[in-house]
Amino acid sequence: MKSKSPEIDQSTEEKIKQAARELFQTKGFSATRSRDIATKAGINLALLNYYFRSKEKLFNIIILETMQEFFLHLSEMLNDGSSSFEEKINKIVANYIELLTNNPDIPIFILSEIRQNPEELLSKFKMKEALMRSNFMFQLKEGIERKEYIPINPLHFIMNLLGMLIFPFIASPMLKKIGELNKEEFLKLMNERKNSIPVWILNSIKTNPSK
Amino acid sequence: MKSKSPEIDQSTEEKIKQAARELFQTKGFSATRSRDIATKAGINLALLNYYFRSKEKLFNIIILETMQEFFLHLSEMLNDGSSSFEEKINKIVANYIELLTNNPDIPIFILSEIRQNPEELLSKFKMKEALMRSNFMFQLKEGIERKEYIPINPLHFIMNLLGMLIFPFIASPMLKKIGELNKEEFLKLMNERKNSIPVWILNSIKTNPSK
DNA sequence: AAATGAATTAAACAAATGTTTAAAAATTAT
DNA sequence: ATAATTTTTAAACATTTGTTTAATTCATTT
Repeated sequence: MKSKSPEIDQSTEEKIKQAARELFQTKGFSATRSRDIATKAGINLALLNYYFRSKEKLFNIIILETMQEFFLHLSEMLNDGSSSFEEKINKIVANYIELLTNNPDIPIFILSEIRQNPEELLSKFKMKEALMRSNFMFQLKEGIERKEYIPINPLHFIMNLLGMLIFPFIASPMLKKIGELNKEEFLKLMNERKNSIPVWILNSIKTNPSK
Repeated sequence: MKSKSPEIDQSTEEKIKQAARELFQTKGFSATRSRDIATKAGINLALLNYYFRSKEKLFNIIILETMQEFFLHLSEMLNDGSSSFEEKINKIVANYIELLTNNPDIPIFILSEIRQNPEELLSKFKMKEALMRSNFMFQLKEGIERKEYIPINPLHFIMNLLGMLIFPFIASPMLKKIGELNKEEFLKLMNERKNSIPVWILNSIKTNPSK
C-alpha cells in the first residue's frame, strides 16, 4: 500500500512516530496507550494500525531508532585516528552531554527495555566489537603499559565513564531535589561536566600527576 | 478488619507483598498484572484487593518500602562521627555494592518511579538534609579548604560517586554483553569495585597525590 | 468529469484487566 | 458444639485497551 502522496503520508506517519517516541520514551511501552499516541499526534486511532500494523511494531521501530540515534557517531569518535586518548574523552563527553541534555529520557528508556529484552536488542548492535576493539581502548591499554595510567580493567573504566556521563540524567529529578536546582541550574551543572568529567576520569587513573 | 490469626494473616499478606515486590521491581507498575501477582503468590486473585484494596495501593506500599530499604543506614554512614571522609566512602561503597548485588533491579525501579511521580515520592524522603547537611559533606568541604581535594561542587562529587556505584547495575545486561561476562564474572567485577571505587573517586579529586 | 486508489473516520469488537460480589471454607470466640 | 468472624474462592462485572471493519473523504489518474 505505497502511497501516492508521499509528503502528506510521511507527514502523518511522522506525526505518529513523534508522538509515539515522546510517550514511549517517557512512560515506557506498557504505560503508553494507543489512544494517547493518536491524541498526541492529532490523528484518528485507526491510523496507528493503518500505518504500523500494531502498537508493538511501532514500538520496535521507535526503540531501534532511539538506540541508533544514541550510538550514532560513537564508532567514529572511538576510532578517530588523529586524536589522542584524552582528546577522544573530551569529544565523547561533550557529544553525549549535548545529546542527553536534549533527550534526557533516552537512557532509562533504552536501559529499561534492554533489561526486559536483552538478547533481542543487544544482538542488533555489535557494541562489544565497536568498543573493545576500538582505537580508544587500544590507546587506554597503551597508556597503562606506559605506566601513564594505573592498571585498570578497561571495563571498569567504561563503567566509570558511562556512570559519570549518564547517571546524572537518569537521576535528575532526585538530584534537582537534593541540590535545590531548577531546570536551568541543573543544565548549567551538566554543561560544567563537559569540561570536568575528562579531568576527573583522567585524574582517577593517572599514575603520577606530579610531573 | 483486624485479623485474629496474625501469623497466618501475615503469611498470605507477606506472600502477596513478596510476589508484588518481585514483579513491580522487574516489570514496573503498568506491565505487572494483578493476576500475575496472585499466581506468583499462589493465592486467589480477590485476596489482593481483600488485603490491599487495589493494585495501586499495593504498589505504593512496595515502592515506599523499597525506597526505605535503599536509604536504610545511609544517614548513619554519612554521619558516623568516628570515621574519616575516606573511611565513609569505603563503608558506603561496600554497603551499596552488597545491597545492589542482592537487589539489582532496585535502582531502575526507584528512578523510573521518581521520574513519573517526583514530588509525591521525593517529599517523603528528606534526602537533601540527610546528604547536604551530613558530616560526610562537611568533611568533603573541609578537605577542599585544606587544599587536600580540588575545588569541586559537592553535587558533582555525589553524581560521580553514585554514577560509579549504581550505573553498572542499571546497565548490567549491556555490560555483560560488552565484556562477554556471565553472571559470576559480572559479580566478581562488582566485588572488585568495593575496593576500587574509593581509590578512583579519591584520585579524581586529590590535589597532590605525590606525597 | 468520472473512476480509481489512498487516507481518514466513526463505530464496533474482542480480549485483557482491575475490581466486586456472594457464597463457601476455615478459624476463633462463646 | 454452636455462633460469629475472618479468610478464601469462583464467578461475574465494568472498564480499558489494542485492533478491525466498513463507510466516507480526499487526492490522483485517465
